[in-house]
Amino acid sequence: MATRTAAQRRADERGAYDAYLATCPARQLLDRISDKWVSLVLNALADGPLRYGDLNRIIAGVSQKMLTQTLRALERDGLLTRTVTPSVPVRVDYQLTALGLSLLPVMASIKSWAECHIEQVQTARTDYDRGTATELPAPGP
Amino acid sequence: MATRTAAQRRADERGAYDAYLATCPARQLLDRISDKWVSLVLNALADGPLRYGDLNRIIAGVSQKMLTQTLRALERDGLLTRTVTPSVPVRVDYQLTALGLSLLPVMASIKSWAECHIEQVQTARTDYDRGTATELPAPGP
DNA sequence: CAGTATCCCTCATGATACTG
DNA sequence: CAGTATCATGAGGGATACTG
Repeated sequence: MATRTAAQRRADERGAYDAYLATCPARQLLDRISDKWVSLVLNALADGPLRYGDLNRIIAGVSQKMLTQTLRALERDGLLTRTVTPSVPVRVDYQLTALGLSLLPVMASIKSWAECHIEQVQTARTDYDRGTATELPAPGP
Repeated sequence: MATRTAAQRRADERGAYDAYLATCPARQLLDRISDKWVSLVLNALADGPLRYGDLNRIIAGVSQKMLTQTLRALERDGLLTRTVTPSVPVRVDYQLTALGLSLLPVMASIKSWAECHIEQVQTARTDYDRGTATELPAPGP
């Protein structure tokens, strides 16, 4: 019998690919910014620092868990700073770093493409969903 | 009693936000391109059309299911075309449309930022993971 | 105020098997 | 060759309750 099934082969290929992707800079960035809450947080902080509660209100539907998790991830990546003021009650401010700010133009370019072309995409979707009927002669009953 | 609990309030806010996000062009685009296989497919097709089997080989770890699903989604969005040649055996070619091609520069800008700054991000991560020890005087035993 | 801890549940992904 | 169909799983995300 074969020492290696097709399934095993594929699994190996997947492993190698995953390893490659894990170290791919573009992949890492995409994984970060494509997170729903990340983009919203970056946007909210674009105009200046905000407190935890502010973010919680501005980003309407976010749960505490996801907000905290998102902020921690961004802090870890050096995209924002977390400043604790040990008053009573405690106050915590979040602010974009230079690195975080440098990301905003990238987000803007994404937004720009989207706003210019999303209509074409939506039209394409509608056409596609209407079925391939357009390229077929109407089938008779 | 309150006609609306805090939980209900939050749920409503979430609903409204979700609805907003669902129609936000930038969000839609991010959701598309951030998909692991989508970016790989777009990249693979950047240099010209390829057959299903080619894509399956080039994008090493992809399963048939995910490849087909990805290609269908991109076709639906008008980002690529699917051309069936009814020979025996059948032959199917995938090719980026003008719309799909116009997306490549956006991907490039993402890649560019990542390659320029990912090192800073990784340094930040290492520092963060080392603990906040750097900003605290070494705690004595 | 700004979190942490816990449970729960859905949905996306992948492996496998079958087909025109 | 180029898919479709079906099933299993596991990670992500939300609701809820508790705390310094």
